[in-house]
Amino acid sequence: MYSLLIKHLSKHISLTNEEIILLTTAFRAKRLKKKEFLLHQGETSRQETFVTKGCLRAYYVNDKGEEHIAQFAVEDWWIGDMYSFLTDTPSTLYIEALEDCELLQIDRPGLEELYLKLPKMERFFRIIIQNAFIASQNRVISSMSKTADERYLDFIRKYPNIEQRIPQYQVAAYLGVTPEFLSRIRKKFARN
Amino acid sequence: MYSLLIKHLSKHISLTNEEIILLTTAFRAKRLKKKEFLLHQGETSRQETFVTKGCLRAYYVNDKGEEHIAQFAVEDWWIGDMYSFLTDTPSTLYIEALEDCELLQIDRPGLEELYLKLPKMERFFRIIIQNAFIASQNRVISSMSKTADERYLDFIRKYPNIEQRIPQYQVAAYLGVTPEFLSRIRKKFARN
DNA sequence: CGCGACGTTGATTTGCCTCAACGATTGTGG
DNA sequence: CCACAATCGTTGAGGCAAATCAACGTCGCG
Repeated sequence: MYSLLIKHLSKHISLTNEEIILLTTAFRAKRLKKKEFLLHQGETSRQETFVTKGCLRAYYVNDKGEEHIAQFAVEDWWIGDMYSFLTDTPSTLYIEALEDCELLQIDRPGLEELYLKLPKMERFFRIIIQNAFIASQNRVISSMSKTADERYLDFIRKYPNIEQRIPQYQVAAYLGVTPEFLSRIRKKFARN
Repeated sequence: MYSLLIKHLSKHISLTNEEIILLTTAFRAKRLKKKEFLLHQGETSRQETFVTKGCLRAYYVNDKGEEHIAQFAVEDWWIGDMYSFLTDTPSTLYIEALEDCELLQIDRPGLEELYLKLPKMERFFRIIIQNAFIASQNRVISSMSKTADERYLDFIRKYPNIEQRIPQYQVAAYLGVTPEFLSRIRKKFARN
């Protein structure tokens, strides 16, 4: 389980054997069955989570009861409510397993300790968050300036393998359209 | 000019006098007149920019010629195209001064040198980018799950002072609606 | 088998856009 | 300092993309 995390970290920073040992003690393994929750709206998020197996979604339920998906995560991705985690406030998100999952988690004290013992982890998380920020900004632009058709094509281009793993109405909730409308979009493209 | 930057940095990390001197040599001052550009679409962004005076916008022009505003920045904010800056690729954004501006800029070599000499800057930028990421994620959720009315109210609540400084059609471009439609929204709320 | 979850299809409605016209304000050159 | 243009906001009429509501088909599974 830890080898994927180490491989992931090594893409951005170099690690000695001692540092690898330090890391594996900082993260705790956790399993989650399909439909179980990692986090409920209203709870404070105590961990940041790295996915070694499976698939999850982070979603938001507004006051009309509509679900909107902030993020999917599969192997080699991070998931969590960073705002809740960092500010120690109740989360606005639910995080749910869409498949049986294997996860590695670190809590706030563990992370602060890691930053102290291994300052290069500051660099690592800066890079990870930079990438997340860039992706999020692209999504803002694309949700404003593109039609649902274009956003759907972007989605399957960007996550070619995810579409087979998750129900269509959740793709719709990610794209910000109704399931009915996504169905019509797919039908239109299927004719070509 | 530099005092605002130092004050800004000191909110997140502590600095000695020597470190302050190091910082002031790393950043270069720049002035920009209203309607001048900090960056054009297609150029590679060579600097990250801190605003000490004035107001700017970062916007994207899609293939239909529509402008969409990714970000406004006023005093005490950062602005730039982080993706272009970090990956050394042509920017998809324009950045334009909406008022006469005073700026402090750092380029890529300067930043890497700063990270080496002053590792706590890794921490600082991690925190800054974290906040930017959280704000961006909120915007994704809000652009999907809220009506234009609600997004407008969010905007004036979040940036109460900015609305007086920028033309209304640019607020519209930020919210993702037409100027005409924003005018109708405002009219509706003015009646109450 | 029968039930619930999921996807599809059709009819209707609505939020927002488009286009066009028209004041109000700002700015600028003669 | 005025005249004219440009910029910006407002209003109306009509149109379209996507939502809503309702019905129905299909599949997996207890």
